[in-house]
Amino acid sequence: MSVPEKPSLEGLEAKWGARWERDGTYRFDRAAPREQVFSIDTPPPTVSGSLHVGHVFSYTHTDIVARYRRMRGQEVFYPMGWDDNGLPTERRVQNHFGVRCDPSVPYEEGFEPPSEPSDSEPVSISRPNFVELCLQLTEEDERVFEALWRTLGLSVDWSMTYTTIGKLAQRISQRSFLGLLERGLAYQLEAPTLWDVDFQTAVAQAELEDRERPGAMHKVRFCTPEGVEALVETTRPELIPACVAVLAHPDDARHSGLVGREVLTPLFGTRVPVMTHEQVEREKGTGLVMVCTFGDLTDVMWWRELSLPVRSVLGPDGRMASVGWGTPGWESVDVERAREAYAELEGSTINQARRRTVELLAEAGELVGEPEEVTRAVKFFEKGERPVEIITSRQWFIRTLEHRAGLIERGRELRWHPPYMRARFEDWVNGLTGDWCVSRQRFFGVPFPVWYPVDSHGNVDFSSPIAAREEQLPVDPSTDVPDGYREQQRGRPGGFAGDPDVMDTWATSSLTPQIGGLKGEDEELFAKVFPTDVRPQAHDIIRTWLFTTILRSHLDERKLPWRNAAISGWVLDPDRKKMSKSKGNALTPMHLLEEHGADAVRYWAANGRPGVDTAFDAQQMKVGRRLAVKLLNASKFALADLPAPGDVLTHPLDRALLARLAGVVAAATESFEDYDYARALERTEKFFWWYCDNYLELVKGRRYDDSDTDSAREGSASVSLALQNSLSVFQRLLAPFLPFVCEEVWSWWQEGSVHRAPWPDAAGLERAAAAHGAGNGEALALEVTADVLREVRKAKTDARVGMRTSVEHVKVHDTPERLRALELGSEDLRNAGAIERLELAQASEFAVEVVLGAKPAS
RNA sequence: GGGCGCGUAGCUCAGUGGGAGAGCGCUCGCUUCACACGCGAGAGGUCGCAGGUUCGAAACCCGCCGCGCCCA
Repeated sequence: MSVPEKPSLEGLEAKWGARWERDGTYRFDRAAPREQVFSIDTPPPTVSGSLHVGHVFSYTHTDIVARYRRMRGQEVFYPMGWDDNGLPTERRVQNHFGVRCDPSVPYEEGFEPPSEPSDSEPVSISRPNFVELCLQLTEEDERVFEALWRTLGLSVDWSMTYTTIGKLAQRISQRSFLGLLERGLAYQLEAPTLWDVDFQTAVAQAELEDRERPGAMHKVRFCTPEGVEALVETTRPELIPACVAVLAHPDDARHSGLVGREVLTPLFGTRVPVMTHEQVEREKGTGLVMVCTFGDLTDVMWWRELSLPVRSVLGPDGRMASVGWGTPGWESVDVERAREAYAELEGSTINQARRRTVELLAEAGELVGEPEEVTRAVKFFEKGERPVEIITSRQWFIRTLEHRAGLIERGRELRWHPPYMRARFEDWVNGLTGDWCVSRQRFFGVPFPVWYPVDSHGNVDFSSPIAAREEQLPVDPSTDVPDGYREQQRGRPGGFAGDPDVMDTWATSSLTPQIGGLKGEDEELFAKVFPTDVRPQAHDIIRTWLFTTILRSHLDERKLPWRNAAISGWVLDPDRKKMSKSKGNALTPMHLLEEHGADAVRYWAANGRPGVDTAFDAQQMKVGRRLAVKLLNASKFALADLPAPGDVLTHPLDRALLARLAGVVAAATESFEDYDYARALERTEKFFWWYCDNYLELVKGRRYDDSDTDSAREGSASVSLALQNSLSVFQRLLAPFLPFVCEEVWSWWQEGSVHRAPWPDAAGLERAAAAHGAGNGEALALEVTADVLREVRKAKTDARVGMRTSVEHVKVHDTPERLRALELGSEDLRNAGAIERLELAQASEFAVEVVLGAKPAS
C-alpha cells in the first residue's frame, strides 16, 4: 500500500501510457480460443486529413467497450488502421513536393523531389515514384496520429497496425478483386459513368452530394418537320446537340398528338422521336422534356429503358468535344447550320456553352420568353467544385444491384446500436441505381491486378484481361510484367498494356475486417477474429463504409463481416452544426487533452449516447476532471492508513452499502452488454457521488476510531473491509471511462493493471453483503440514516453554521419499520451529524426536529 | 416530396404508463480531520402545440408546428 500525500492527475497519461506499452497490457494473445476473443473492426482514419474532436469522440466510445470486454475476461483484438490511399493524399503530395504524377514516365531509382517545390511547374514523375512520396508523407502523419491516440488512452494493440495502401492491404484487396473477377462479380463496361471534370475521374453514387445552385429554366421551341410546335423546358440548353428524344407523360392530353412523331432540335436540326414515360413531371411547365446523353441520372434511366442511341458532346475535361455533323449518328436536316452553330460551342466549357447556346437560340427566335430563374439541387462529387457530369467511359464495376435482397437480409441479421440506424442502410440499398463503379483515374491507390493484350494493330483488347497470379500479388501493372511477356513489349503491337486505373478507396477500405484479420495471410488468426464482434462508426458513412463492407463480405465470405454495428453520432458546435475543419469551428484534440486531461475528455465523450449527436461542451470535461479528482481523494481517504480489515461485514450499514453497490454493478453490466456505455457511466457516477457524500461521511467515525475496545475494533474492521470492497469496485467500474486515474489509484494497493482485472461481480457482492446475516431492514437502514442526515444538514445550513456544529437534540418522527431500520445506523448517524442526543418517535409521516447546540464541537 | 431522429429547468441532457429529474450555470451558506478541482442548502419547468386512448400520459396513438440528418 502506497498512497501519495497529495494525489494529482498531472502526468498520468505519460506515466501509464509508457507502462502499458512496456507491459504489453493491450497485446492481443492469439493463443486465446475463438470463443474468448472479442474483435473490433476499427475505422482507419484518413491520415492526410487532420484528427478532430469528432474522432476523439467516437474512438473513445469504441475504447470504452474494448476495455469493458477485456475486464470481462475476453481477449480483445483491437488493431488500428490508417487510411492513407486516395485523393486527399494525392493532393497533399502534389502541393507539398511540387510534383505531378504521369504514368507514362518511367520509374526513377532514388528520386529526390525538388528542394524548392513549384506550384506552377510541377515535376512529372512516374506512378511508383509518386506513390513513394505518398508513403513518405503519410508515414509522418501516422506518427502524429498515433501519439494522439496514445495520449487519449486507446487500448489498441500497436503491434498490429495496418495501412490501406501497404503491401498487405494491396495484396488482400487485389486477391479479393481477382476472386470477384473469376466469379463474374466484377466486370468491365463502357457505360455512362458519373464523372468529375476537374479530377477527371469516375466517381461512385455514394460519393455524391446535392448542393443548391441557381439556374434557369429555358423554354425552347422544337418543331415537327411540318412546323407543329413542341415547347420543351430545360435547364441545360447546351445539351440540345446531345438530344436523343423528347418525352411527355403518357396521360398528358396536351401532347398526345405529338407522341409517336418526330421533332427537329433547334439550331442542329436533328430528328428525335417524341415518346412517353411515367416519370415525366406533367405538372411542370410545358410537360415536355428532352433526353440528352447525358444530362443527369434520369437521362440515363430514360436512355436505358427506351433504348435510345448515344449522342455525346461532352469530353472528359468538361468541354464541348469535337463532333462530326452529317456523319452517322449526327444527322441533320441542315448540316451546314448545325456545323455553324456547333463551331460556336466546340472547345468551350459547359457554362460558356450554355450562355452561347441561349444567345444562339434567342437570335434564331427559338427561345420562348425569358429564362426563369430557379434554384435546384445539383449533384456534386463530395470533394469536387463543379457539378458531376455523366461521361461514357470504360470502368470496372462490382455487381451490386442484383444482390440487393441479400444485402437487406444481412442488414437484418446485424445487431444495430441504436436499432433505428438500420433504416438508413435499407433506404440506401433500396435507392441504388447502378452497380458500384470501383475504378478511378487516379494514381495513389491500389492498382487493378490485370493487363490486356495489345493486338497487332496496337489496339488494347480490353475484352480478355490477363489476371495476375496469386503469388505475384501485390502487382502494379504499370511496372510489373504479366507472365509470358517482357517489359520491352509494353504498349507495343503484339505486346501488353497494364490497366491504368486504381481502385476507389472504398474498394480497399471495405475490406478492413479482412485486412485487420490477415485473411489469406494468416488463416489461423483470421478464423479467430472474423467476423468481428463489432464495427464502430459514425452514421454519415453508413452508405459508404458500412454498406461496402457488408457487400464485400456478402460476396466473398457469404456472411456478415461483424455481429454488431455501434453507430456513434457527430460532435456539434454550440449552434448545433457539425464540427468540421472547413467551417472553422473544430478544435485540435491535442490541445484539449493537454488542457483538460485525457480522462476528462473521455468523460465528455462517454456521455454521448450511441447514435446521438452531441454538443461540444468544455464544461462537461471539467465535470469529468472533477470526477477523476474525486476518485483520487476518495481512494486516498479509504486506503491511507486504513485499520486492518476484518473477514466479514459485521455492520448493517456496510452490508447495505455493498448490497446497493451490487445493484449498480448489475445495471452497469447490463447497459454495457447492450453497448450503452453512457448509461453505465451515468449509473456508476451517480452512485459514486452519493457514496462519497453520504456513506463515506457516515462511516468516518468508525474508520478513525482507534479506541481500544472490542466494539471499536469490530466496527473499524467491518468498515475497512467495506471500503476496500467498494473502492475496488468503483475503481474497476470507472476504469473503461477514466483509464489513467483508475490505473493510478489501483496501483496504490493492487498488483497488475486494473485494465486486466476482472469486471466486478454483482452476485459476489451480494454474497459478501449477506455473509453475516443481512436482514431485510438493512437496505432501509442506509436510506433512513441518509434521510435524517440530510435534515440535520439542512438545519445547519439554514442556521448558517458549519457542518461540524454539534446538535443538542434530534427527534425523528417516522413509521415503526423505518425507526427500527434507523436504529441499525444510529451510531454512525450521531457521529456524522455531531448529534448529542437522538430520539425516535413513532409517527405516520417522516419528520425531523433539530435543536442546534450553542457552539461548534471541538 | 419521402424516410429517420429530436423538441423536458437559462444550458447540456436522462426519464417510455402512477412521485417532474441530473449535471452545469445561478443564489445563499460552510476553513468540514479524503477532496475549496471541495461540502451543504435553495430558486428555477403549462415536459413544442392540439386532440384521442386510459382510473391515470412527459411517456402510447393521430394531427400540426419547429429543428437536424439522410434520400429524391
